[in-house]
Amino acid sequence: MSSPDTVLGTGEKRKLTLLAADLADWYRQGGGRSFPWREPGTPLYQLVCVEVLLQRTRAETVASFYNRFFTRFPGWHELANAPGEELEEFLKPLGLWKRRTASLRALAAYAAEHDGMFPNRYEELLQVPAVGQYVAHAILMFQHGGRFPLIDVNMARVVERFVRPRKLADIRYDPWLQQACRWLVRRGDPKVVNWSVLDHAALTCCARAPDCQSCFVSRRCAFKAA
DNA sequence: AATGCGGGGGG
DNA sequence: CCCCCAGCATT
Repeated sequence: MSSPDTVLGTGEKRKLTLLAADLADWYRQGGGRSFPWREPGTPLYQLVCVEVLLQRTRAETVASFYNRFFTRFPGWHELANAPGEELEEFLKPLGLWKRRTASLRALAAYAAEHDGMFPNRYEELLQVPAVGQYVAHAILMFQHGGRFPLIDVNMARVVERFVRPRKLADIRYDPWLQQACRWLVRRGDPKVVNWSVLDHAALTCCARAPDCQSCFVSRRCAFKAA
């Protein structure tokens, strides 16, 4: 007998299915944001690096940094062979530069050993340095075309406001939130659904001052701003 | 479950 | 000023 707090209910599934469909439509009609790494044909190398650059960092900031970074470090090989000090200097304007330097160097070392490929099993991916749940899901989606949710603070906020808040402090360990996010990407193009949720979170369902007045799904949303 | 990492944007 | 940002490793 499972607690209702930890199990995704039928009504909740219906809400999420409709939300995902609406957000994906909105995105396909051009409602979302545009970033260089979303262009078709972006190499996995760039996609993985960008996920590290995006951690706790605004996507617009990373976008303005994108060309400079990949001009200097065009591939895993250049990144792996770059002097650590130069990489640190490069990353300083982004913040978290010490940590990011270690993460990128570890990833580059791994990629060099594995011909630029990453495991296609979640448990195996978690053993790769600098890869947590979020990056593992990103790799499963981008490299292996898997149907996985990019569960970050944005997706968590959208889902929690739209349906209900999670119980546990850590996003990664709340069973209900995990189920809800997986359900969200159950249908449709995983990339489109994920990006649409992230963009909705950034443009309308903001952390500080959500713009519920102009939100086109606010009618079905459980969250009501003051 | 709580902290450290970190510079920059925005209310 | 303080809050927040496509997290992860460590404790």
